[in-house]
Amino acid sequence: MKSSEIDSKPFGPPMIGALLRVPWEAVQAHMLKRLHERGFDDFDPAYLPVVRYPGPQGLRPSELATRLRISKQALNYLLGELERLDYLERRPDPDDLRSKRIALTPRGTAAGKVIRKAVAEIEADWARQLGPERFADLRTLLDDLNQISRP
Amino acid sequence: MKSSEIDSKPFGPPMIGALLRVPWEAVQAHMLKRLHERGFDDFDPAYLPVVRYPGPQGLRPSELATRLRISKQALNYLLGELERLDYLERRPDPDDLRSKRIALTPRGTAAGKVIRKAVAEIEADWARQLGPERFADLRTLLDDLNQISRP
DNA sequence: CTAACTGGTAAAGTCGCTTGACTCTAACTC
DNA sequence: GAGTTAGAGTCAAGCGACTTTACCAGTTAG
Repeated sequence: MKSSEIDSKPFGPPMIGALLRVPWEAVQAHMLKRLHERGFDDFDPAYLPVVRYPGPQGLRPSELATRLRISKQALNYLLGELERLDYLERRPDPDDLRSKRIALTPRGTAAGKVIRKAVAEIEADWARQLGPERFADLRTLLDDLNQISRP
Repeated sequence: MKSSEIDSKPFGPPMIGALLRVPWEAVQAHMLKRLHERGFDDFDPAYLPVVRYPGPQGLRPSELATRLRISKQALNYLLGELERLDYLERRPDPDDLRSKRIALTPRGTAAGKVIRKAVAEIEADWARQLGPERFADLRTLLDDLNQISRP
């Protein structure tokens, strides 16, 4: 479901949704590009939500499934893939024998670093092109917007 | 408990990607909510890209598929659903007997209006909560960001 | 005229997810 | 305690949304 150019303005200003989506997709694309360049070429776009802020470290699968708003079976499928590719492990929780805890492997931690670095690169680029103070404004505005539109 | 390493945060403060994504998802959620309230409860999230600005009116399926960056078969599947649900029709193109043209039905046009209204509502709400001039700043900044991160 | 190309579709297979049923464990009753 | 209820995780079947492959009808180029 990727589109990029369709929301231009045939009449009226571009809608706010498109203005948010395009840069967001640019961030994602850059993260994936860097991952693939740095030896994580088996990292599928579908895994990004699992690894995204604040990361799955220490969480139980059910908690993460709830946070991501997907079924626990769907998450379990993704976790199986990520475990198979050595990004993380599911370890038994010593405090609750029903539960497991997600633990990043060294490879998963390394991938996380690449992702954060990629984001930092994007932010630096935007800050350079907008100017540092306008970029700071943008972040503040987006922060407020996140408070407003909290689900 | 022995969860001292669990509490360690592998990720820093929210990254710009998340700040863009959350409000964008809020826009989409509001569009779908309004659609479902207004009698378009058979409207699936997957159809949104097809109907998005400036809409598919008059386009050939291949053109639209190219714009949406999906295969023409995938689009054709979506068009089949949308035609079945009376949102649009595929009419033969008189100028090219191989081709078809997408035409919105009255129901499809009505759904488009609901979507545009929903976006206007969200924008009004954000403008109210941020203040009109800060919202204008936000739009300007996002506009620039879209120029920068154009693929 | 033929050959290459383009637009659209159908058929079959794939993948990621959902639904539903199950097991195991924990916690809450009586 | 025993019995019940609830939660975590997993397996299996199935389905929806694709992709891949193949194809025909119509168009353009040589």
